[in-house]
Amino acid sequence: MIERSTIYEVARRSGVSTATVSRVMHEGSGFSEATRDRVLATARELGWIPNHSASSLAARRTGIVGLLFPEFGVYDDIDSDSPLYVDLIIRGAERAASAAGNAILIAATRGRRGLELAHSVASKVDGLVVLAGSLSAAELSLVSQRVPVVLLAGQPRRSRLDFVDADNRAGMHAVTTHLLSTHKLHDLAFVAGPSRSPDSRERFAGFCDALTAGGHRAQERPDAHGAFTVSGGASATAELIEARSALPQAIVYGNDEMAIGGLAALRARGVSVPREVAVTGFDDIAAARHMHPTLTTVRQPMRESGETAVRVLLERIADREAPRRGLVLPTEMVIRTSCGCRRRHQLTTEGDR
Amino acid sequence: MIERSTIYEVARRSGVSTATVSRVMHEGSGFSEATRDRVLATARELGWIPNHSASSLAARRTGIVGLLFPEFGVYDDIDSDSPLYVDLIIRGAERAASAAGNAILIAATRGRRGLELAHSVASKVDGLVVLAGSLSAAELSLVSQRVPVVLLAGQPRRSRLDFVDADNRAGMHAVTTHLLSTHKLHDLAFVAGPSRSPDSRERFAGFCDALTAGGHRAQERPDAHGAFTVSGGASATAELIEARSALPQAIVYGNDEMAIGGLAALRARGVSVPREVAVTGFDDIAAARHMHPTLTTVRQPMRESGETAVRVLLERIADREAPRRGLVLPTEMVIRTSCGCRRRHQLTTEGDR
DNA sequence: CTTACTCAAGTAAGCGCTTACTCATCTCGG
DNA sequence: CCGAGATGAGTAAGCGCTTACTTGAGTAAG
Repeated sequence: MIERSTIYEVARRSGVSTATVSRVMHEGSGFSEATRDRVLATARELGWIPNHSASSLAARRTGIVGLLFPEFGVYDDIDSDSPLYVDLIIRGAERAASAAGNAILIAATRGRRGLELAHSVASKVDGLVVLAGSLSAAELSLVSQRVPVVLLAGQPRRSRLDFVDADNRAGMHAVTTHLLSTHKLHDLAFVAGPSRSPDSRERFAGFCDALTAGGHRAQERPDAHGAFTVSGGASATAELIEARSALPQAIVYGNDEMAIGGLAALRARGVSVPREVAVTGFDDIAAARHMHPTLTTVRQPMRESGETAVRVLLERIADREAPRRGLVLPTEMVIRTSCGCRRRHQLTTEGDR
Repeated sequence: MIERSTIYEVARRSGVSTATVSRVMHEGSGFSEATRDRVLATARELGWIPNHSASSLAARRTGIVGLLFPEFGVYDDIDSDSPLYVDLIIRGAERAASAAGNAILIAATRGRRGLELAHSVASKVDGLVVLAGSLSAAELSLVSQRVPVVLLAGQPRRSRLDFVDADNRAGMHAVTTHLLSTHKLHDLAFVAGPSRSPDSRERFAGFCDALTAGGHRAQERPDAHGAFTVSGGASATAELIEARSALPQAIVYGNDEMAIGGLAALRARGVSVPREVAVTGFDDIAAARHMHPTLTTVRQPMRESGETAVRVLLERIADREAPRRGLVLPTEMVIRTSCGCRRRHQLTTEGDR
């Protein structure tokens, strides 16, 4: 639009070289106060703002970090009312980036163009936070050769990438122990998400840990599997019930959506929750507190994950030789009524809304 | 990380000039198929990906669009469970940008650094979508001299900016007419948001339109004002009730949060909704359908706004001389039970969840 | 056999910064 | 008074692309 001025013009008008202007703009040293003031004044006067492409070309850094996540649409049909996982992560990431003076570029990997997109984004940023599920392991490794990458919400299987994850295992351990100890239940069934999902596996592992720790024998494998969705939960529950002669005392679901589907399936069969069967979920989506009964579940620190991932990434960018970091963020059990508790209270640091 | 190859190396290895490589990469013309294949092959072989800073410096375009919005935190205390307005807009914007092969940079204007941030983002992108409320009119005009800007969810008062807005007025008109015609109510009170808010004003105007069209006299000004929050709605309602000898037949709120606060205030006074007073909101936040009674309200096409704004912006970038565009997207009334309707149904194109 | 195009491709001048070097002064201890 | 540092500032070579302009060969028309 407007005729933009360049560093040359600023330099000329303030009677210094471009090097000095550049130094002043970067708050470096090697100039007097008088010079600084003069340069700043003419810059302001001209309305000059350094061209970002030029400076990032010369300095080899862009001051932008990228965030890659799976297509939004994947979640759309699940619960478009809850702030999606990615929404919260984006908010956290934006906050952390902004606090460090960086900008954030976001991109959803949709369909097959994952790697292409990743490269395209990678060429625009200093580093990438990749939400697990956006890229295959092979793609991840390719991209990470090009630019620093932090994996979010998953743990890299073989690569040496930095990662930030939530403590799925401990969260499920806590909720299982609650059923075992507080409610004195012992016949617990586990309805898992997709068997390839690392989250699902970790959660099942936490469930088993708790059983073992409580002196019970843990099952070899989950009692049923399904997609991490409402309908996945409903059909897995139907399957579970048919496969057993009697109802379990509790059904522990791999996530909230499945638990919601399970609740519907149980209701359809005239089973009362929590009187006949206790139910728990995982994630603490918005709907969890609007259900009847309200859902006992585990909350993940989603926004915090986003912030942390960006911080880890920025540290990695600053020092590529630093030791690798893998952070596991704590989760919090949220006790409501589906587990059999009467009062709504929770073991968290925040109030229940 | 890895030693990156440059266009020079690709050119040398495939025995052509850099100009040809560049042409091939941009799918231009002026080269034979054989040459194209050769170039593409060596590029792949070398794992070469054009440096984005260099190409945007040379071509004067970045292929990135920016999205500026007010600080997330502003909304945090309102209803962190509903997907925030900005979340949906971000999703829409990302989708539209990605569909056009552009990337999207997001930034929240927090505190006083609005203009500074805007300039910083502006220097990294080809154009900016600015969510109303992120920048003052003066800042907006400054930034728009530098880079194309589309205002989202608001209409520029004096500038000639392109904008995309939702039809607040028609939405409120519809819901008011519903109270007037379907429910045969005539004594309606209006509880508005902040008086400087353009949205609030438009909504009040729609309310007045409907009254007038229905043969009633519209009030000069809203019956009460408050912040667009739950507590704002509660106190405005208290105020309203105290100022009147009798309850109105209906209270039309400027948005859902206020209506929720109003519902609580009415309940606290033992007023039954909708039996004694009908209530309506605006926005259709997630909580609206979980309330008792469920809230009759108006839905805004938030995601679509984000998409449209980016599309308008891209068109503006492509043709700076094109006539100015101002789009007003339709809103949809969502009838639930707080207005007095028994059945939950709605006048929308989507199903009610 | 010219003339006039068309087509494939090359030349090289930027784009607007950053920064390694270099240089001229100035300061100050010995 | 001299030499060693410090300090303030300039020189100029990139950074890795894009693109206006040019070139030369092939080709159709006259």
